[in-house]
Amino acid sequence: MPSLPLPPDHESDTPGPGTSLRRIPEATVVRLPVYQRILEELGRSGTTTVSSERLGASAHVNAAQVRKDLSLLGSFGTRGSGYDVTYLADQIDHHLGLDREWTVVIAGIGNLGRALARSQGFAARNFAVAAMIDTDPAIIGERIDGVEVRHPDDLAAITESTPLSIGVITTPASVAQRVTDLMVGAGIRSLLNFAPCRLEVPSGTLLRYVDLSMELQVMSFYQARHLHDGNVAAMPVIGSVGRTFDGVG
Amino acid sequence: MPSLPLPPDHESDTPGPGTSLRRIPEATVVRLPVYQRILEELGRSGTTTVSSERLGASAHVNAAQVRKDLSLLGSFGTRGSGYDVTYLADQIDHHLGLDREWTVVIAGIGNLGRALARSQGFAARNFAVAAMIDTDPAIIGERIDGVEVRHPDDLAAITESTPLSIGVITTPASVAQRVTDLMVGAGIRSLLNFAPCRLEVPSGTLLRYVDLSMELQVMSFYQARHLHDGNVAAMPVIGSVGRTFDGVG
DNA sequence: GTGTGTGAACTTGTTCACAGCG
DNA sequence: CGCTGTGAACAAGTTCACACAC
Repeated sequence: MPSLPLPPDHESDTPGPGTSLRRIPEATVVRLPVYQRILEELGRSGTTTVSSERLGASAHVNAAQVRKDLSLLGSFGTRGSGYDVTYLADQIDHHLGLDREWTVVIAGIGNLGRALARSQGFAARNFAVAAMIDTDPAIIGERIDGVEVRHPDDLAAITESTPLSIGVITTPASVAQRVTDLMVGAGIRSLLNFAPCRLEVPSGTLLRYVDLSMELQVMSFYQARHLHDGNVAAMPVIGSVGRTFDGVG
Repeated sequence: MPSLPLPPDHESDTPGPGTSLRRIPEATVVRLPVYQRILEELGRSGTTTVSSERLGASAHVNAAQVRKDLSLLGSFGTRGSGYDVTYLADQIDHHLGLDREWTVVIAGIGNLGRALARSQGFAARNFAVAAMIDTDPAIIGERIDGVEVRHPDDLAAITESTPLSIGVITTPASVAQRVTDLMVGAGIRSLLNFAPCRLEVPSGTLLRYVDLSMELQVMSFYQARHLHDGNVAAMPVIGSVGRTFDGVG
C-alpha cells in the first residue's frame, strides 16, 4: 500500500526540502518514540552506528519492521553498516515534531501533576511546562521548577503572554470537564486527560486518554492467563506506549 | 479465524462451567477495559441494557467491532434489545481476571507512587496496594491509606505474610533494576515499570513499560501534522490504553 | 421491527526473501 | 561481505452485510 508508483493521495511524495511529511501508519507512529529512546541510550553510550537488527532487538520488534518503519521517514541508512545514531534520532525527532518546543500547561497540581511537572522526560524532549493551574488557595503561588501555580481564571491571561500548545489534565474527574472547557476556550487544541472520565471537546481538538489503572487491567489479564495455563510464551508484545514483554528479548 | 466449526488449537472451546478462557486477540484485550469503564458509567446512571451501537459510540469503535469483541467472551447479548449492562460487565471482569483480588506493591514513594497508591481506580478494580517500599528513612514508616512504607530489604519478609502479584516501579531509573531484581527474587512475576529505563527480567516474568512522556510525543506528532496540513480528520484513534480522538464522537 | 452473531470482503500491519548498494 | 530498502506473501484486525433470534 505505501509503495505504489504513483500515490493515490493528494499529499505530494516528492522528497521536498528535507521537510516533507509523508503519511505514516499509526502502528509506526507508536514505535517511533521507542526507537528514539533506544537511540538516545546508544548515543549516550558512545555508539555511533546501529543496525536494524540491533535496534529491533532492543525494541522487541522484527528487524524488517524497523527497516520498513525507518524507510517511511526517508532512506538514510548505510548499506553494509547501518544507521547513524545521531542522524536517525534527529530525523525521528523531526517527524514526531520534537524539533520544536512544545509548551505544556498542567491542570491539577496533586501528586500526579507534580510528578509530571518534575519529570525529566518532559524537558529532555522539548516539552516545557510553561504553566500550572489549580484552584486550591494553599497551592496557588507555589513555584515548581520555577513555574508559579496560578488560578484557572488566569488561563486566558497566561496564554496571551505564553502560547500554550498542550493541556494536561490531572484534576479529579469531577472538575475535569470544566477545566477542559477553559483550556479549549483559551485556544488549546491538544489535551492529555489523566482524569478517569470521558471529556467532550469541540471537533478539531485532539484528545488523548491515559488511564493508569487500565495498564494494570491489561497486566492482570495476562497474568490471569499465565496462572491458568502456564503459557507465558504465547503472550505477545501488545499496545503502543505501554507494552508487555515476557522476559528479556 | 475465530469462528471455525472446530478450533484448530488445543484449547477446548466447549463452553465449560462458565469459566472457559478462549484465545482473545490482543486488539480486543486492550478494548475490554474501555468497554468495562463505559459499562460502569452506564450502570451508575441506572441503564440496564446497552446496544453495540451505543457502546461503540462511547468507545469510539465500530458497532460490529464491539459485537465481534464481545462474542469472543461468549454470546450473551439479546437480539432486539442489546446487552445486559451488569452481566456484561461481570463477564469482562472475569476475562480480564478482575473477579479476583490482585495485590500490588509500589516501589518508590515519590509523587507518582503516591498518586498511584491513592488512585481510586485501583481499589475500584480489585487492585489492593498491599505494600509500599522506599529507601528514604524520612518516608519509611509513613502510612498511606493504612499501608506502611517499608524498606526494600523487608520485601522477602512482606511476601511471606502477604503474597504479592504485581510490582509497580516508580523509582528513579538509577535504582529501577535493583528494585526489579529484588521483586523478582521475592517471587513477583508481573511488573509495571514507570521508570524511564529498560529492565532485564528472567523469562517467565511479565514486564510492561509505561512511559508518560511518550504519550506527549505521540500527541505532538499528531499536533505537528495538524498544524502543518490542517488535516485533523485524518488523525485516527490509535494505541491501546492511551487513545487519541479528534473531537467528540 | 430491532439488534445480535458471524461469514466474507476488505484494510492494515508484519514478516519473508532477496536484489542491490557501500 | 553485511546490511538496507522493498516487493510480494502472509497474518491480523476491521468493516460490511445479512441471516436469524427475540
